[in-house]
Amino acid sequence: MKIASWNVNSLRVRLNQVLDWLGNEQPDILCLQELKMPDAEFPHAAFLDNGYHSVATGEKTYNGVAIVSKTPLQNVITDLPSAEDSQRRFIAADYHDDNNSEVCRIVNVYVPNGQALDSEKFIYKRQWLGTLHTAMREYLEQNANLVVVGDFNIAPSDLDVHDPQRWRGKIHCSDGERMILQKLMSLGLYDTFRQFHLSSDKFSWWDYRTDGYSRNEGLRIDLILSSSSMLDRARSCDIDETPRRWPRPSDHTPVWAVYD
DNA sequence: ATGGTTGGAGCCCAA
Repeated sequence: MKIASWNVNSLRVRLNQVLDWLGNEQPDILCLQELKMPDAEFPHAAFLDNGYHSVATGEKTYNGVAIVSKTPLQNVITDLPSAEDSQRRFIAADYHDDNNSEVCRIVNVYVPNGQALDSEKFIYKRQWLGTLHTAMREYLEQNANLVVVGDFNIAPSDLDVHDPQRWRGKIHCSDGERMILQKLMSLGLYDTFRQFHLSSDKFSWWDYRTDGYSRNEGLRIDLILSSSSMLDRARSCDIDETPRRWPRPSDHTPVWAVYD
């Protein structure tokens, strides 16, 4: 099973890139963030034409998450449990293989950016991650086979930052955010990329504004977290920079993991 | 260098 995650920064703009990437890479599951479109506009038919089922929760202009999958997804949840949140940032579903055997539960998140440590949006980011923590503790009790993917808007360590000095204490890299992520992972969710690349400094996001990609000035903020039982079955995990070099790219590039 | 670009909205906001 191959699962991938990609913040596309507008699915309307990036749909053909997504379909091309699906055709090339053939993941079983692709989780998307920042759709920036209401549900009525989600291109379910285009995905079906390319061999993929899809579930989505979106809104106009901002946010929005979806899971596309070669087999139909089951038990779809589009709200973070016990949260009152109009922002579309959470979608979860059960993945079954071709034999309709249940494989695992997939959670796809678009964690709030947070803007700056002294902003209202940072308070929202902390609260949102607190709610996610509670929900994932419950999910792990219900199903040991859990994969949580998405744009976390947190670089787990300095190894995930092109210039740690420049980013010290800044949004995405602060000690507070890293502690919250560490606490989430201490439930038993492991950074799958890091398991296979102990010291490589690859990134998943590069700022448009500074043309960061041309100098590889990036952050690794798009993560695939595997529960213990899923980590046992993980065989590889990597970041595919190819779409970041395509014309008119998203500022993020896909990350993927393969499981037995 | 405290900038810059991109996407979506609609005469700015979010990232």
